[in-house]
Amino acid sequence: MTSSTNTSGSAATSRKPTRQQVAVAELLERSDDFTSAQTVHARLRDAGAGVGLATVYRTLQSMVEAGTVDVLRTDDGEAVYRACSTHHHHHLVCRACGRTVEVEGPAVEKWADKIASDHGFSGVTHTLEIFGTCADCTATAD
Amino acid sequence: MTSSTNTSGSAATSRKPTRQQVAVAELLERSDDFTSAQTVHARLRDAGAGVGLATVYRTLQSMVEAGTVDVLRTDDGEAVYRACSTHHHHHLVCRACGRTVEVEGPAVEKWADKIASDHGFSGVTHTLEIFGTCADCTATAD
DNA sequence: CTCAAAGTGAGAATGATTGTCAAAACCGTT
DNA sequence: AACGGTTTTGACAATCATTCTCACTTTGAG
Repeated sequence: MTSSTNTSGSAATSRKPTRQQVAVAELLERSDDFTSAQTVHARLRDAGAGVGLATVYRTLQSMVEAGTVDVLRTDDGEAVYRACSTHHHHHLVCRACGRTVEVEGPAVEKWADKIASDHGFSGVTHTLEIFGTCADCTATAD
Repeated sequence: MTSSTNTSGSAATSRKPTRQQVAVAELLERSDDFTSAQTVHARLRDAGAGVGLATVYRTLQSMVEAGTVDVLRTDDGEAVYRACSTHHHHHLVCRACGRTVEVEGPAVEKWADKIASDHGFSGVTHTLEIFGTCADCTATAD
């Protein structure tokens, strides 16, 4: 079951892509929407690949630090994760079904940086999420 | 100390401004920066006005719903609150000292709304916070 | 004054996240 | 292949913000 099938050891940039790390990463790749650590853990368990909860958290954290995954907080404070393209962008999230669209806005980035530097701030970062109800859900809700 | 709107019972829109609700509200008014519920509770206790933790949470929640207070989440998921002007705006927060500056960006609002409607989303809202290190802290950090 | 609804508060309960630490997987060496 | 040393894992305990519970107090109307 734990067959590694690592035929050709592709270009290993990092030290060691662990089996469970791969499991978490792949599950996120497959998910279209933001997923909580708890959910990732549960789904992995269901799928047969038993990955410890602590490991899921650790893996998710390092992925966030590595920039391969985006994280944001739901209204009730739960952290949710999503595999994302590496370039900077923001999210448009459907309040009802959770559907997510990646959006970009160079103008916003510049605006934020300018505002910050105007006030003497350095090392500027920002968070921006847009919430709404998507067309499908608006129709269904009727 | 809690004297304020006790002039004449005229047009009382809300039901009853309770003593502890006033305490929480005034403490927030006095605070320049975002404050956690736990901190509000502790400060209130220190100040002699014993207000139950549960009540602090309840009060804070209703203030958020009423729109008289803004809430955002710190990186570790703690909710922090701040009394704010009622019109829509965003925050520039110093990562080191917590100093907060309210900023506006009509362009950003429009951009967010447009992006959302372009994708068929309705009932659009957004969250935007800018983080950085303020000039004072940059100097001190040396 | 009397009743009932609303608000309060102390502590229990919840639930996500983090810490702990022994066992397991991994790696380069011998 | 076996050997040390290091890293990762995982079951479980610990933490901590937030919510729930429920008896008690306050408030307002009649």
